[in-house]
Amino acid sequence: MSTKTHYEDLKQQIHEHNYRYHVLDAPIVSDLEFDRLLNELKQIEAEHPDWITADSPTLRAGAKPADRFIKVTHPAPILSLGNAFGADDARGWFERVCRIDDRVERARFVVEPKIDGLSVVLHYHDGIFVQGATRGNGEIGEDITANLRTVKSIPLRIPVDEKGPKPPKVLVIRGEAYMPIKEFEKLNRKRAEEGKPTYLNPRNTAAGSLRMLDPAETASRVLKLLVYQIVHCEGGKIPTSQWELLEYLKALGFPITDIARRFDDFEDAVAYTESWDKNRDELEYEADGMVIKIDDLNLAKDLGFVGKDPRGAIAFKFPAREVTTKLLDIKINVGRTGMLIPNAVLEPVEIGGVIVMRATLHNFDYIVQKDIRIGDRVLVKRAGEVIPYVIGPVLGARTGKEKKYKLPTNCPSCGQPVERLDDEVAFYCVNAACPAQLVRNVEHFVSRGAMDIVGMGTRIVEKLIETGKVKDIADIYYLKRADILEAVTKKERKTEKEPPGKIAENLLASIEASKSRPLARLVAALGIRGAGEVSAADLASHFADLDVLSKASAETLQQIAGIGPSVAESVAEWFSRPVNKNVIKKLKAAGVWPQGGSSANAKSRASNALEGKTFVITGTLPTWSRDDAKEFIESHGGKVTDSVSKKTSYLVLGEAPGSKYEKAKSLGVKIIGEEALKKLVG
DNA sequence: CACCCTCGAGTTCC
DNA sequence: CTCGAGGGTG
Repeated sequence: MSTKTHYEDLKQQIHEHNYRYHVLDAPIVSDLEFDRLLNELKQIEAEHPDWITADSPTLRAGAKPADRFIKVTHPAPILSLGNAFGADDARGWFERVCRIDDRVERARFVVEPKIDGLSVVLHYHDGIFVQGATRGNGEIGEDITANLRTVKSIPLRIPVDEKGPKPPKVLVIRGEAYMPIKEFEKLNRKRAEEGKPTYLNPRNTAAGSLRMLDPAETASRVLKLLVYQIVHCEGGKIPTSQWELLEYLKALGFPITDIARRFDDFEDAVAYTESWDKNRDELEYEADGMVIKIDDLNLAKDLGFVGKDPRGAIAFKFPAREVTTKLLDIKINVGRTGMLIPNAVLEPVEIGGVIVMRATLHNFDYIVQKDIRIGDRVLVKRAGEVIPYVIGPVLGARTGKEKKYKLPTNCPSCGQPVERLDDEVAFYCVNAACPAQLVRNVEHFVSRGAMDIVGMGTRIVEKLIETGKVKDIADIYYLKRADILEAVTKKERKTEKEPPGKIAENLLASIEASKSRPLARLVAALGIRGAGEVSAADLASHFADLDVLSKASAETLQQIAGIGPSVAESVAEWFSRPVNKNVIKKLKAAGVWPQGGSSANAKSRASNALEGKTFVITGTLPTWSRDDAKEFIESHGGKVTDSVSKKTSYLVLGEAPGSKYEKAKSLGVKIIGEEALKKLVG
């Protein structure tokens, strides 16, 4: 075999392996073997540079950087689609097109995903990929051929399989380039680690990646592509139905979506579309909707246009999960530790079915890093579909009127100067008498994980503090019926169902009941910085009561496993303060005096079946609450933590899990349900 | 010292 | 759920 024939053969082999790997997702050779073939090809090309053609796989690595992108005119307009919001809107479209042409009533429909990516136009001459462009304004785009060559799922030569159909002389197709969500997250994690600014979303990142002047940079990003339309064709015949067109493109070796379906009935198409609204998380890309197309392309063409949108298809949009809105103001919340947290006040906007007006900004560095300014249009997302947060400003929407945010110098509640500890991100109000802190402190004290005093919500706490009946947490145990009645009648009540007297009685009863909480709970309830639920339990198991604990030095405390220098210092410092000493005295006098020590803390174990195993619970379990499951696991010697890691033994999976499920899958953590958990014990 | 894991703190809406 | 920091380990 001559070297030239061998070279061509090698090229074909690489194209096929590449196709199997990136398009079919079913490789037949190892990565190592593939690299060997590619290296051999490179060597031959080094000796015979004149043999290299536009379809050489070696060109995927990225060519020389360009100065700018050249404008190209598309052979036919690259159109956008009309939108439908919801099923009724889609039915409205169907009825309208039926009235224009009664053939639509008997038409078939193809449903495909609408990927939130970047539209690209690919040109093939005699089966060779010769040019790729952005959509641009629909008529003129930019030539990004070198960058698109680095996208592995774009075939450089068609048909990829020699047995495939012979393509027309000139074939121009349209597809959507995107960055898989996983890759986007990976990239952002890496950038965050390197201290670089993170990207807003996969769409922007994909667009940015394809418009980078250095193709080698683009090559380092994982981008994918799905094709769905033939824009232009010369010297050949192409299918006249969308369904067959997809099949045809697939046969040529192009990546096409695997969730497209054809329906005889429009209602079935709508139902299928709606099913993906619920399941969109299963897709590896962001989908902003589904496209419903009339299968018969000639019929679709005959229907013409409304404005610039062709009538033959409609984009069925999912409710947005990511939305832009105006940042009206930045307010500051004071936490119980005095920590100041910036909070975005937003122009009300709907995200995933709820109206969002507030969103956390995490910390002040976040505002500076992302250069978020008051008056900016900002991108807002509900994290894990629940908690809204500001991803960043939309820089293109700046008018110049936005105001830079000034870091706070004084506490918004008490006006005292704020402090920022060395190397710490957070700002603190260090005023021990700060009223906002007291409210938060009391709230924490009565919360479920702490003393668990039911019937003491924010409003009552605020009123009790306002009326001066509660000046510290110990005052709770000195409250009289009249004090509570006063607070209850002062606060605006939403429901008039329960008489104030009854509320007061219930509250007094739950205050009384809280006196029997174990020492660990009481220590956690005190709200010492660094001593949360877990550390408090560690401390409680080593000391008989608060008196003994309060006398322990930082050095002694550090001996306890899990307690380091910083927490030890913080605990010792808390107990040394006269105000706190007084609180302890008052608690003791009121009879809030649980006993600790190792024996008191060691709960009776049902078994040791789960000894040494770590569990993470996510989602809603069928019969147990999270606390039930936690108690069950702990009573059998197991440990429950909050975040999935390599050390996690089992993920206990419930209904509607969050990101933990994904993480557990990627780390290969065993996943079980409530039933399986019970069976583990036997 | 660099890494991984764990813990704490604060958070939105219904 | 998120981020930051503390604690422990190789």
